[in-house]
Amino acid sequence: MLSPRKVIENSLLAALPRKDYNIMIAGLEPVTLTLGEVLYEPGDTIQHIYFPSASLVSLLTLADGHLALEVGIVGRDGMVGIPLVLGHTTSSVRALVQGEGAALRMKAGIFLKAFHRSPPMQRELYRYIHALMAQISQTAACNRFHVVESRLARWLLMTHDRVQRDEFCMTQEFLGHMLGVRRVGVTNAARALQNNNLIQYSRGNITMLDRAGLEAAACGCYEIVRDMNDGVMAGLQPRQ
Amino acid sequence: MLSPRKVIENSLLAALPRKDYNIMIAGLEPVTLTLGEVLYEPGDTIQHIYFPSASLVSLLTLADGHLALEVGIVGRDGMVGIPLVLGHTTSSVRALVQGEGAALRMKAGIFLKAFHRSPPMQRELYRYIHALMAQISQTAACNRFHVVESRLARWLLMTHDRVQRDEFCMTQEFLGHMLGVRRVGVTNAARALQNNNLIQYSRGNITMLDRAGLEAAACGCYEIVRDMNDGVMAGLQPRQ
DNA sequence: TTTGCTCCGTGCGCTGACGCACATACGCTA
DNA sequence: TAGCGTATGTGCGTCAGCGCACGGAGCAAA
Repeated sequence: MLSPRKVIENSLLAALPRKDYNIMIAGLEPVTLTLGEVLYEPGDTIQHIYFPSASLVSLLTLADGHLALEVGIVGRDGMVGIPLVLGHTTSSVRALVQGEGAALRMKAGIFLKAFHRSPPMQRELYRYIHALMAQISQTAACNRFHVVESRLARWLLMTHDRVQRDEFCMTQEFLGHMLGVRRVGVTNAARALQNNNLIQYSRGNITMLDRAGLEAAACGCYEIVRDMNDGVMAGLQPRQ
Repeated sequence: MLSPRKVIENSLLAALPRKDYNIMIAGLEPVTLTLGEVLYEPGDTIQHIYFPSASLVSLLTLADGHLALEVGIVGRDGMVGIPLVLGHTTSSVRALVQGEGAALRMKAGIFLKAFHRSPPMQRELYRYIHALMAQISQTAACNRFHVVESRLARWLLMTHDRVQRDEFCMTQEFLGHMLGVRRVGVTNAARALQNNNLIQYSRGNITMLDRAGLEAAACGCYEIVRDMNDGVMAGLQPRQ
C-alpha cells in the first residue's frame, strides 16, 4: 500500500485536510516515471492523471513539424492531466517526463469522482491552474524576447526548484527541445554559463554551482513566475 | 434595462439555461469598451469581469520593459477576468481593449456569488479555460517559430472570427505590440499580404479581402487553435 | 493653403539564431 | 585496447528581425 502521508511529497496532496486526503489516496497508485516517457500526446484521451513527487514533467506544444517548445513544467507543485479538471477528456499538449522519479497516478474516472467529492481538492487545483496559466504566459513572452543563454538559466532554475537536487540528467539535444532551439544553441549557452562557473556540465549531467549567479544570468521572467507561484501557494492556506 | 436575450451575443451567456441565465443577467450591466482601454494591468485586483459581445480584448504579457506580447484573444466566445473563476483576485496579464464595442460587465463580488450558484456557468467557464490554455500554448509556439507574415495572417484570422466584420481598425504600431515585433516588421508583413490581395490596408483600417488566401498564408497554428475551440464548443451541448 | 499630427514606407548596419557538416571526447563493451 | 555509440564542440554561410533614422503621405483644424 501507499507510504504514510508525510512522505507524500506532492504539494497539492499534502495540503489536503485528512478527510479529503483519504478520498484521494484511495485511488492513487505509486509509479516511477522514466526519462523520455510520453504521458500524453496532443489529442490523446487522458487515461491517468499524475501527481509528481520526485519526478518532473514537461508540457510541450508542437508546431508545424518544427521542434517542440516547452510551455510549462510540472513538478511536485502540480498535477499532470489538468484538462480533466476543466471538463475535458483530451490533452492539448504533449506531456513528457523530463526528470525520472516517483509520482502518484490515478485512473481518470476514479479521479473525477474523487475530485467532485472534494471541494478542497477543487480549490487547490483551480488555483494551481491559475498559476500554470501565468507560467505559460510568461514563458511565452520569454521565449519570444530573450536570448538563449538567459532562457537556459531560467529553465535550470525552474527545474532546480522542482527537483530539489543540485545535479540532474539532461542532454543538450533534450534541452534544445525544451527551449525550442538547436542543440548547438544550447551548447553555446551552456558553455557560456559554465565559463562563468555557474554550472558544471558533462555528458548529460548538469550540476548547479551558483544559484545566485544563475538568477543574475536569467531574465526577470524567472522571478516573475516564481513570485506568482508563491502568491498562489501563500493563498492556499488562509482561505476558509 | 438589458436588451432581450437573443441579442446577448456572448456565447457563454447565450448557452445558459433560462434559469442560470437569469441568475447571471441580474448583475450584468452593458458597457462600451473603447479602443486602447486597459481593463487590468498585471497584479491589479479584478474589480469587474467582462463578457464581450461586439468588442475584443487582448491578453498581453510584459517582459523586461520589452514590447508586449499577446498571449490570448477574448471575444464573444469568452470572458475577461478568468482568475476569479480560479479563486484568485488578481490578474497576471494586461487586458487591453483591442476592438471597440459592446460588452456586459459585472462586479467581481456579484459575479462570484452568481458563479457559485450556477453549475452550468461553471461548466462552461471551465471548458472555456481549457480552450484558452490551448490557445495560449499554441500561440506561444507560433510566436517562437513562425515568421511575422504568417503570424500576422493568423492574427487577422483570429480577430476576424471574433469581430465578424470584414473591416476593423488597427494601427501597425498596435499590431506590433500584439505580435511582439517592431512596427516596421508589421509594415513589411502587411505589405506582403496586401500585394497578394489578401488584405487592404490604409491608415489603420484593415479590410479582409480573401479569407482562404489568408488561411493559406497563415501557419497551421490558426487551424489547430480553431479546431480545438470547435471541439470545446461542440462539447458544450451534449454534456448532461 | 498652411500647419501639424498621425500613420506608413524605406534604408542600413548589426546580430542572434538557423541549417548543415564535420571534428572531437567520453564511456561502455568485447 | 580497440571499437562503437552517444554526447559535445566548432566552423561557416545565410537570414529574419532589430534598432535607428528619415522620408513621404493622408487627414483635419486653423
